[in-house]
Order: sequence, then structure tokens, then C-alpha cells
Amino acid sequence: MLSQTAEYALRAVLFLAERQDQGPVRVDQIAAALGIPANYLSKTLNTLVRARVLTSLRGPHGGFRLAVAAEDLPLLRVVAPFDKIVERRHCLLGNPECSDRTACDAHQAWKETADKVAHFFRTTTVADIRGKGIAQSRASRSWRSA
Amino acid sequence: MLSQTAEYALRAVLFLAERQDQGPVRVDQIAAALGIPANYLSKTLNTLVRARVLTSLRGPHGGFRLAVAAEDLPLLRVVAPFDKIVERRHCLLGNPECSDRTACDAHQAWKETADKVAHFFRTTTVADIRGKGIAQSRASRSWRSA
DNA sequence: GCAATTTAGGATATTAACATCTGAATAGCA
DNA sequence: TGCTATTCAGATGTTAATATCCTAAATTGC
Repeated sequence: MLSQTAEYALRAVLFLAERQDQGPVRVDQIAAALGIPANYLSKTLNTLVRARVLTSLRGPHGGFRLAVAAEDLPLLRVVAPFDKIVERRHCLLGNPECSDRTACDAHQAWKETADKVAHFFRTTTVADIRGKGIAQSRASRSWRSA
Repeated sequence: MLSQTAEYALRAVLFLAERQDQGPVRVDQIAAALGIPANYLSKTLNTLVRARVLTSLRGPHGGFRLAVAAEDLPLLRVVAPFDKIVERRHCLLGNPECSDRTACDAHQAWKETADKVAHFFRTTTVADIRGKGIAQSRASRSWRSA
């Protein structure tokens, strides 16, 4: 579903959301806590900095922190730099010319499911899944009412 | 979403479903029609034969055909030999110890979406998406009633 | 049985994802 | 101000997925 890299990114951001008030967190701390290769995570977090999801600070007392409040950070923004979740999902069979009007055979049947997935990543924020034991996310709530 | 290989498999099976009554179809015919590398598709179709999705016939007038009626062939059976769609979807963050009872933070929020995807692949058959312009698949119908 | 055809599948390239290593920037202190 | 420890950043290597090539095995028709 998610690539390894996108999964690392998401887990790291969730970890940072927990420690948002404790100043910058070093990459080796995150890597050790989550069991992720430190140098690779460094590269991944760097990508998130360029995507304005995180801010970084070099030197002693440096590290990473969220650039946005967890409440205003949809999962899509964390994952998008690595996986083309929304775009590639438009056609199950990967047909580039497949739009809603000139639909391939699988398109209509798949569309509804794909929209659910896209909706989840767009509307669920980091804050929504930060605490443990959440019964229902913002995303699933709005589905039910839809 | 789907690996390249799984996508090839699905497109080929859909193509075969269209020609189910016209006898076996050669791999080079399928490959040419769909723009897929022929030798690679040959391997992929061979995997589907071992998975009892297709039957093959060698020699002149040989080729591939569906081993099952399109109505009785869920997309999951076509895709499963290549991608672990259902299994890996249990936890968004790939935590192997993450079950429904000891859920990771993201689990509950993700579960509902993942179930939708799994349900689509399990309940949508090749026949459901064979014809063009299908308004609503079997899968989406049952969601609405749920 | 022989030749033509077509799948089966092993061996080999190529590409992209994943992981590791070296270098650049910052902060604090002498 | 310049030195050193610290930490992020970008370049380099490694593995797995994708694609190609080539030979073997099976089937048909003559």
C-alpha cells in the first residue's frame, strides 16, 4: 500500500507530533525509537523539509520538528512526496488516458473505492491518529454521514 | 497500488474474458493488443496458470483461456499471486504485532478504509468490470446497502 | 515420425527502491 | 576568531523488481 519510505515518513511524523513541545528531535533518536536505518531516515526527513512538512536545525541542539500543527497536517501531505497515492489511483489499470468521461472498463467500478482511500489520506490529520485508542477518525466520521 | 506485474495480469485476464468463446489466445496477441512486453507477460500468465486462473495449451492453435467463468472470478484471485493486497493492509504502518486488539495509533482510522479495498477485490468479479460503461459494480452496490 | 508452432522457464540485463557512507553547515567555547 | 563537536544534506553503493533473451518441452498437422 505505502512504500517503505512513505511508511517511515509517516511513523517519524507521528513520533514528532508526540514530542512537538520538547524542542527539535535528532534523527538518530527517531531512528532508534522506531527501528529505522538512521541515515536513510535522514534523507527521508530532508525530503519532508523541502515539502514544508518539517523544519530542520543543524548543529548542536539541532534536529527536526513539525512545520505545521498536527491538526492542520493531513496524512496526504506526509506521504505525497514519496507515493503518488491520489494520482495513480485514478485508473486501476494505469491507463493514462483514462478519465471519467472516457473510462476504461475497470474505471467505474474502481473509482468509488479509490475515492475512499484518497478521502482518508486527505481528511485524516496527524492529530487524528496521534493518540492511542481512537475509535473513529475524522475521515471515517464524514463517510458515515455521507 | 498494484504492482506493474499485477496490473499486467489483470489487464490480460480482462482481455481474455472478452474472447472467452473464441478459443485460446496466444501470448503475443495479448501483448500486442495491450502494449505489454510479450516475454514478460508469458511469465506472468504462466503464474496465473499455476494459480488455476488460466489454462494453457501448447503447440499450434494453442494459447491461454480462462479456467473459470468470469462471473466466478474475483479480482483478488488474479492479483493475489503477485501482490499481498489483503494481508499487508492490516496495519498502515506495517507493524507486524498490530492486531485489532493491540492496535497501533493509526490502526483504527485506517482499518475502515482498508476493509473497503479488500472488499472491492474480493467481491468484484472479472465479469463485473468486463463490459464498458458499468454504472456500479457488485461491490459498490453491497457497500451502499451496508 | 518430422517440421512448424507455441508455451515453459532458466539465465541474463536493466531500472528503481532501499540502504550506507562521506561531506557541508551550525553552535558553542577557548 | 578559529577550533571542534554535532547534526543535517547530498553523493555513492546495494538489493529487489522489472524486462529481455534464449533454449527446452509439448502439441498439431502432414
